[in-house]
Amino acid sequence: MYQNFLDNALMAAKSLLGYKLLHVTPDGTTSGIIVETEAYMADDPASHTYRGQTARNKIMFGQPGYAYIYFTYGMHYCFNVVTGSEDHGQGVLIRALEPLEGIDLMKKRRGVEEVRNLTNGPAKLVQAMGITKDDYGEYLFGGGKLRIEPGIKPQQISKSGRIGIRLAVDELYRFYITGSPYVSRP
DNA sequence: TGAGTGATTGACT
DNA sequence: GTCAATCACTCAT
Repeated sequence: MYQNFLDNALMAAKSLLGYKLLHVTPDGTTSGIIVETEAYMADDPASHTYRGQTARNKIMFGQPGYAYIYFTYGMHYCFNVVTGSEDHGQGVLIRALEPLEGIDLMKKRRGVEEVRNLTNGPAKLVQAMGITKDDYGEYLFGGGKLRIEPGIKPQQISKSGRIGIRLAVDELYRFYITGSPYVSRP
């Protein structure tokens, strides 16, 4: 039922804004509204899939709607939603959330008190939600422990160049909810 | 602004 | 098989 906008990473990046990301763990349940995303296309020099399929990114070449989680900079995980039909290698990076449920648990996991600093960055939200590489390949639109559900309807969406990468930063592949205090950068 | 950190990758024996 | 460059980040200066 969500497959329509998962056909294309750009559409998915835009459409996922306002959706709720929910993670059920033994410690408790955390959830948040997606307020910032980035699209990664198959022919994108900045994408992990640009140089073709590897052991790490093979989930990106599979069915859309699955979780692609990767480890980088020696200490950070990031969370992506796979999009595009099979063999396309597209995905959407979730860059920021607005915390909803389990805020105390997020504070405990992150070790900070300010709610605004819990999830305003791709690696931060992964830590706050308790997402690990064990969640790699989870289907997000079923009833799994890690899932995406309909949330709010964004008032206004902005787009901009991407952040934190070296290549193709001029492409307007970053989307965020205008005015949200929880985006990683205004 | 820059150091820290380790998995991943591609170029080499 | 080994080795070094790279990396879609964060936090403390």
